[in-house]
Amino acid sequence: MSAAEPPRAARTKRRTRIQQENEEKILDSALEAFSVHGFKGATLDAIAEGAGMSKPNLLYYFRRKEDIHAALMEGLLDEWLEPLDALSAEGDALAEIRAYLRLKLQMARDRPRESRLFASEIMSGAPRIEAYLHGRLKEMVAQKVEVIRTWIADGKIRPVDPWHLIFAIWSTTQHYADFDVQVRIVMGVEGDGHIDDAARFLEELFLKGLAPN
Amino acid sequence: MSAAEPPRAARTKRRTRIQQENEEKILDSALEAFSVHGFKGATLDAIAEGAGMSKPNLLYYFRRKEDIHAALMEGLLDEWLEPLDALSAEGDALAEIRAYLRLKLQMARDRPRESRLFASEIMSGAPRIEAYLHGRLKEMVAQKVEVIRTWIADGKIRPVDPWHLIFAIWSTTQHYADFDVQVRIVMGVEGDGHIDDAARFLEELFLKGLAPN
DNA sequence: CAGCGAGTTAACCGTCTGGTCAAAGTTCAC
DNA sequence: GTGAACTTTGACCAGACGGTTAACTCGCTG
Repeated sequence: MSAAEPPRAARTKRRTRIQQENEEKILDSALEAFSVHGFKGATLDAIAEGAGMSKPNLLYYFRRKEDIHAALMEGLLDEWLEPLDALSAEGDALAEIRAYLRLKLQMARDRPRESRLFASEIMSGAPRIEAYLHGRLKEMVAQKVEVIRTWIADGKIRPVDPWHLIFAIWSTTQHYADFDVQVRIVMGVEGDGHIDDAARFLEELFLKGLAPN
Repeated sequence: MSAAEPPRAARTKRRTRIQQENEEKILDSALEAFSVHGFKGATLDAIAEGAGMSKPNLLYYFRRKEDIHAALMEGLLDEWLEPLDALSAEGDALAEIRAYLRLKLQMARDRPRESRLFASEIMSGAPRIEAYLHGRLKEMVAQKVEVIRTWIADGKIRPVDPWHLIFAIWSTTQHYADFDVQVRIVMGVEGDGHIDDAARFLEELFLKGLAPN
């Protein structure tokens, strides 16, 4: 008979060992491809080759290019927002911000491809994650804006625009993932040591910049 | 006879009115395409359509896809670095930084496509502008790092890592171009007004963050 | 160790893609 | 107003692209 219906169809539970392994290989290869060339620029052939399998075999696990991208995003988005979620109104404002900076910087160092995947999607107009941006992301940011407003009201930090504070943290930290090539070339560095310097700089900038008079 | 040799060949001088107009249309359309889909993801068909001409006609002005991208980059790179070039050791440190922030933010607002084109190129590993990064860019940044060191030595600003100060300015300002979609969705805004708020926030963050004790 | 479903593949399809070519149309200086 | 240079186009090409099909092989369970 013909091949069984593709695994991703109904069940969310991984059914076999092989399936789990292959989906992992595919997603890893796709992450590489999408993060470098974007959705349009990445090809199934390249993803299949990177995953060490034939294109029809890849398409046995994910019926369409879009499905691979969606699976990648699904696995990434919530995880990407986790550090922000940790920002708590109860904690010490400056300490919370310092912790957030550190977490985001760690992620930029350890998972630059994920950061670039996200950036690439946003830069192309976010056609595939619009709903997420309008939903969970917007919601959570709005919530954290309130947290920051509380801190301001309590005199814990200088009265600044909370939205732009969040953007500033995002941009400065993600820069070390998204613009890694440029940072390395301009600084002439190779390892990861410059990230620690970045952490020190950013902590000082934000803590001094936000500390109340 | 057959078509004359393509115009871009030897002469740099624009020869005809039509040529100038068409090259402009092509570069504008290509800027749109490349900045959204990246080099690989953008297609000549789409660029030609955006420029209002047939693909062979487009290829009469630029023989290869690469040439269009190169022309775009050539026109962009130096201009993109101009604001940094303006940073002068003679000026007042904090005022110079404020002016730089404003300029970069203006560029993010007025020319977001250029910013995304550059970002997209970097994120894909900068294969087409590596030489520039290793050359003029690295050189100029090194020079400005020295300027910042002078300011620090003179006690004009707090002793911070100059490299990361530059990156922080780049990232925070370019964020409003590259992540425009996300910023708008999250904030729920439509016009350009939020950029002024960003300017106020960033000026305060950097000026308070860098001011000596 | 048989058999069934999971996994894999060669061959293929229509479309898109970057690019070529020769011929036709247009512009402009003389 | 004419001719040479400039511009535009339709037809075309080879290879890449996303995706399908049918038949094959493998791996696991009874």
